Amino acid sequence: MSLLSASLLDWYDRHARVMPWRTGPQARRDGTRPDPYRVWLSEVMLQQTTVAAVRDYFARFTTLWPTVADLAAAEDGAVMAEWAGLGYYARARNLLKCARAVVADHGGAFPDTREGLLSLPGIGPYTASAIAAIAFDRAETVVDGNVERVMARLHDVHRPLPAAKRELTALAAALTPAARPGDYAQAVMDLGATICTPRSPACGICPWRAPCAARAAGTAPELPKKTPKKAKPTRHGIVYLARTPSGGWLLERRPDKGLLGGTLGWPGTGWADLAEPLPDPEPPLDADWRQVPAEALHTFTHFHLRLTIMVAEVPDVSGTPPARIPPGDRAVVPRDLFRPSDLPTLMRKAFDLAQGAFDNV
DNA sequence: AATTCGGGGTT
DNA sequence: AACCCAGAATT
Repeated sequence: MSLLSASLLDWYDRHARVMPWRTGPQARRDGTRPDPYRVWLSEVMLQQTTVAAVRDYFARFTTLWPTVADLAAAEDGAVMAEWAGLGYYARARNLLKCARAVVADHGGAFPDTREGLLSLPGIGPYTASAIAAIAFDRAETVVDGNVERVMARLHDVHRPLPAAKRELTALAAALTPAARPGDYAQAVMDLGATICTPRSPACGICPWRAPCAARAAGTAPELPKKTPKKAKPTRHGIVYLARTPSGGWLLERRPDKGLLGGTLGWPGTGWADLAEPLPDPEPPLDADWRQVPAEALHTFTHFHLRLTIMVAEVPDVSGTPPARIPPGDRAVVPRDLFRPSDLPTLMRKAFDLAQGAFDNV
C-alpha cells in the first residue's frame, strides 16, 4: 500500500462518521459485512443527491421492503410513491428493474463483481465500483464528484471536466490499495465531502496537505475546472386540478419515459418555451374552471417552469387507488387514499396552491 | 461528447 | 443566481 493511501486510511479511522446504512471499520474488525442490498439502495439514492435528503427515504424503504425480494415484489406505483420528492425518477424505475433482475436472474443475491453489477439497470461505473468495494471487499476504484475534485487538486489537473474524467479516473486507480478497498473508497469521498470541499477547502487540516500539488501551487480552490453550462430557458404550461364533492382528486400517471416519468401528477398541457406559441388549453373534462391567482414556480435541471393552475369541482365517480393508475392513464383518487407526499415536488407545489384557493372559497 | 434526467442546500 | 451533489442512460 502506498504511503498516500495509508495516511488517508489512518485519517479515516480517526475521523469517519459511519453512515446509518453502513458498517464501519469497527464492524469490519468484528467480521460483519455490509448488506449488499442496503449498500446498493443507499448508493442509488445518493446519486446526485445529498446525504441529508436521502436519510428519511432510506429508512422508509428499508422498513417497507427489508430485502431485495420484498422490493422486487412491490407494486410499481407503491415504489414511485415512496420515491416521490427525491428526484431523478428513472432511478426508481431502474431500482425495481434491478431488484427483479437480482431475484429472477441471480437467485436473489447481488453479483459480487464490478462487471456483474454493471450489467444491472441503474448501476453505472460509480455505483458498480462502490458496491463491489464496500459490500464485497473488491479493490475497485470509485470515482464520484468528490474523487474527481480530490484528484484534480492532488495532481493539479487543469484540464476541464468532463474531458478530464478519464485522466482523473486513472490517477484515482493508481492510489487504490488492495487492502480495505471499501474503507478507502469511503475515505476519499469523505475527504472530498468534509475537507477538500468545492469552495474554501480546509487545506490546513487535510491529511494530504503535504503531497497536494494544487495546495503548493495555490490553485486548489479553482479546481476542478469545468466546461461552462448553458443558461436555463423558462417554459410554462397549465395544470388542471379537479376535486369532487367528497374530496377526491383527478390524477394521472405520466408515461414511463421523459421528465417525471412514471410519477403521479395533474392533467395539463405540455410545457412550451416562452418564445413559442402557448400550448392549447385542453381541460381534462368539461367544468367551470377557475384560475388560481398564483403560479407554481419550479426549476428543473435544464429549464425553469411556471405553471398556471386551474381548479374546478367535478361530480363524484368511483375512485381508484393511486398505485393502480397505469402509466399514461388518469383516474379519480378518493380523499382517504390521496397522499400529497406521493407527488413529485412540482405537482405538490401546484396542489398546495390549489388547496389554498379552495379553502378561500 | 453532449444532453436529459429533480430537488434542495450552500455560497 | 450559480454551483454543488457518493451519476446513469440516451443520443
